[in-house]
Amino acid sequence: MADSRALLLDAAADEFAVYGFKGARVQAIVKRAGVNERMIYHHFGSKEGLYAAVMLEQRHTLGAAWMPILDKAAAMDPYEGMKTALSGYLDLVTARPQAVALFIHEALSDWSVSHLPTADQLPPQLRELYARGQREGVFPAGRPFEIAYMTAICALMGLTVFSHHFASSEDDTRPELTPELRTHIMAQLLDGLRA
Amino acid sequence: MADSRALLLDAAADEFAVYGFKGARVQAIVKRAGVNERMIYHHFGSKEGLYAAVMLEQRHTLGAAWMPILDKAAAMDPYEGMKTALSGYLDLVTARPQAVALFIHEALSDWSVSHLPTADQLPPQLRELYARGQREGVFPAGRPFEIAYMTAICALMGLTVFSHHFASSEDDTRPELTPELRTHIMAQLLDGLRA
DNA sequence: GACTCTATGCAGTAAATATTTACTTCATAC
DNA sequence: GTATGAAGTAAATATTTACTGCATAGAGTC
Repeated sequence: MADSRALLLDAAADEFAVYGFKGARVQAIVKRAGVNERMIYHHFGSKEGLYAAVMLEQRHTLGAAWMPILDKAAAMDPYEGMKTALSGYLDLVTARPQAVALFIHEALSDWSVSHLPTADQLPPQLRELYARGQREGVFPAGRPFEIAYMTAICALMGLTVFSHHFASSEDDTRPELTPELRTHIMAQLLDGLRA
Repeated sequence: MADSRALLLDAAADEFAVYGFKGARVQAIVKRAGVNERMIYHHFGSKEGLYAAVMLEQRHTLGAAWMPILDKAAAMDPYEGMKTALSGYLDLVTARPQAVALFIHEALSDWSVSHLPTADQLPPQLRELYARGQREGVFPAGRPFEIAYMTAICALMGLTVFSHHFASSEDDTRPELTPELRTHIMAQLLDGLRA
C-alpha cells in the first residue's frame, strides 16, 4: 500500500546520517520505516544498494533545490550573487542537516565510490560569478575559486554539524540557528570573500 | 612487552575516526594494533571504555598542543593573535586529521556523554583577545565571540575533512594542503573576522 | 624455589546482523 | 478468467561481533 521504497529511503537517510554506512543497522531502518526487512532487498538488493540510492537521492535533491538559487545569483552582481548563493545554501542545509551528515560520513569513511562532487564539479554559475568578481576587483585576484568556495561551504557544513553547541543548556528542542546568528555568520563569510 | 595499551589507543583512534563508534570493529582495531583481542577488555573493559579513553586522550593531546600557542597569541595584538591561534589550529588538525574525524563523528552520532567542548568552554585566551579586538575596533562590535570562533574553526575542520578534494586526479599520496592553499585559507578566515 | 601479579594468548559463547528461502496477496494485462 | 509479476510477510540461515573463561608466561619479591 504505502510506498515502501520512499519510506525506506527516508528512514535510511536518517539512520545513515547518524551512524554512517557500517554503523547503520538495517533493522533500525526497517523499524523506522515501518516496513518489512525483506523490502530492502526487494527494492535495493542490499544494504549497500540502499545506501547508494540514498546518496544519489540526497545529492539530487540538494542540487535541484540549489539550482534555481544559483541561476538567480548568476544574474546578479558578484557580491550580491555570492550572498544569495551562500544564504540559500545555509537555508538548504538548515532544512536538511541529514544530507550534510551523509556527505561528511562518506568523506570520513573509506567508501570506494564517492557520491561527492569533485573540485572540478563545483557549481559553474558560482565559478563564473567569482571570476567576474575577481575581474571587477570585488574578490581577491590570486585566490583560486576552489579555495574560496570550499572554505565558505565547509564553514556552513561544519556549523550545521555543531549547531547544537549554540543551544542554551536547558533548551530541549533542536537548536536551530536564530536569524540573528545567521546574519552574523553570513557577514563573516562574505567579508572573508571580499578583496 | 610492547605497550599494548598505547598501541590500542592509536589503532582505535584510526578505526573510530573512519567508522565512528558503532561502525568500528574491535577485530580491525586489534589487527591494526597487532595485539590480542583480549587486551581491549584487559585495559579498557569494553569497546565503549576504549572509545572513551581514545576521546579523552585526543582531546587532551589537542588541547595540550594548542595551549602554548593560545598563550602566545593572548600576548599579541588582536589581529596577529587570532592569526597565530588559527594558523596553529590549522597546523594541529593537518597533523592529526583523525582527531577532527573523531569529534565530528561524535557530533553526528547520538552519543550520550559528549567529549566535545561546549560553547562556554571555548578557549578563554581567545575570548579575551576577541573582546579586546572588539574594543579596539579591529573586530565587529556586535558579533558574539562564539559565532566568530565557531565559524572559523568549523571552516578549518570542514576543510580537513574534505581536503582530498584538492588532490589532482592522479595524486595517489595523501593530498596535504600546500603552503599556498594554506595562505589563501588563512587570509579568507582572517578577513572574515575583521570589522 | 615458591608466591604473586600483571600481561598475553587460545578457544570459545551468546547475541546481533545481513541476507535468503518459501510463501501469500493483490492488482492488472491479455 | 487466468496468467504474470510486483509488493509484502514470517521464519530460518550463515556469518559477524563483542565479550569471557581459563591457561600460561614472565618478572619481581621473599
